[in-house]
Amino acid sequence: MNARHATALNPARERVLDAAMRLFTRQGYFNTSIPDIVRVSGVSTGSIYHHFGDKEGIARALFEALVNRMEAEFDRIDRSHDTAAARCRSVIELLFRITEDEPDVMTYMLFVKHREFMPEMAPVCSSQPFRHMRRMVEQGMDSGEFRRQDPMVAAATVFGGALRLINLRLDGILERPLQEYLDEVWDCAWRAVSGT
Amino acid sequence: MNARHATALNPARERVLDAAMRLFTRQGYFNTSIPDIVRVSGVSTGSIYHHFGDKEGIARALFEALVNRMEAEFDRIDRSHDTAAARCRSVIELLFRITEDEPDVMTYMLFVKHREFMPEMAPVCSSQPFRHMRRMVEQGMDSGEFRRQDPMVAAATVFGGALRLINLRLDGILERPLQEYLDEVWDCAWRAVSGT
DNA sequence: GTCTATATCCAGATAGAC
DNA sequence: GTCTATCTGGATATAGAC
Repeated sequence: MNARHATALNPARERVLDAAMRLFTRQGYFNTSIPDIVRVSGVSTGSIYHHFGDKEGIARALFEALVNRMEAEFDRIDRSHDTAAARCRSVIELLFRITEDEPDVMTYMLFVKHREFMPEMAPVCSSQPFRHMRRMVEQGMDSGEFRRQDPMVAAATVFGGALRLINLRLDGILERPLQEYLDEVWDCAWRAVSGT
Repeated sequence: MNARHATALNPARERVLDAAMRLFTRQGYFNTSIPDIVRVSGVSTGSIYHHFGDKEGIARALFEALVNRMEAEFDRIDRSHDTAAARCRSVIELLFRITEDEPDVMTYMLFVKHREFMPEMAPVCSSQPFRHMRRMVEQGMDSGEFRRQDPMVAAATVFGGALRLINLRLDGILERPLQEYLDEVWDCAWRAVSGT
């Protein structure tokens, strides 16, 4: 986790977000009470409400922070590769690495049902990072690297296998680190969508 | 939904399970109160507790019923096809059909975070139907229909794309019914794993 | 087996001193 | 900005008549 990170710059806000991520992903949002967050973060009820307004505000701030971080990393990937295939593969590599190093981050991004406690929020699948991934695949079809087909099917195919593996890993079904599966899963994706 | 089904045989148990599935999948388990279930099912608090013991008992009974149903359908698929490829494709077709006809069923099976409210439960990915799907893929490798590779990667590849599409459809991102994507998504899966 | 009425608890949120 | 003390509502669950 980024515990060191949060301890370094001590401010209450960061400590609350750090505690909340841990608790929300491990016990679930609704099983986590404000008193829980007070205990784990060491920040008082009053301060928490001062910073975030209400419990949902914590969840929102956390989500926003993680989406921004993801988006920044995807932009870097865009800039450091010049084929769609290399970008897509690099995204999978990134997701695998985050899953291994910061499982809570990946859990909160992918597998928490945000809309249950943030009703106004759009589904995760339509968040910026996910749209970005779909755009990468479309560019691959435009450039001829990937064969033409329905864009949604193409994106689901390119990333679907990797996302399943992440799911399995976070659920404790896969014992070995995801990186060991990278070549194989990318090979499958490539066979499925590469230009004829 | 199987509203007709539940209305036909009226007993309280069925009406509660039906209401609970609707409410749990649409608002989430924790946003659903017993009074909510009383209102929607028309069954009283006392009866509900008599039948299910506690709120979690409703969720458990529901999950068990759906897993059993799934498993029965998978068995039928096993019996009515003689190649692994045909079975896997048929599973995807089934999942697509259920998603379209009874979205709550699919949501409750795949995307509800059961462990948040049923702590002792194993992850869904290790439930009978999921294991069954993985076994189908392994048999395909044994028979030579699918090329040999890591079984988990193979299973994630065969079903990952379809499961992504189901996710997108349930989130309202895909406008067209899943059946229209069946041929295309299966083509992708087949290219990815078919024997060299 | 089904119902109504009710007990108990603890969550989210606020007040107001420092 | 941070804290402690406190309010209030509504949730789960029970009691006990029918």
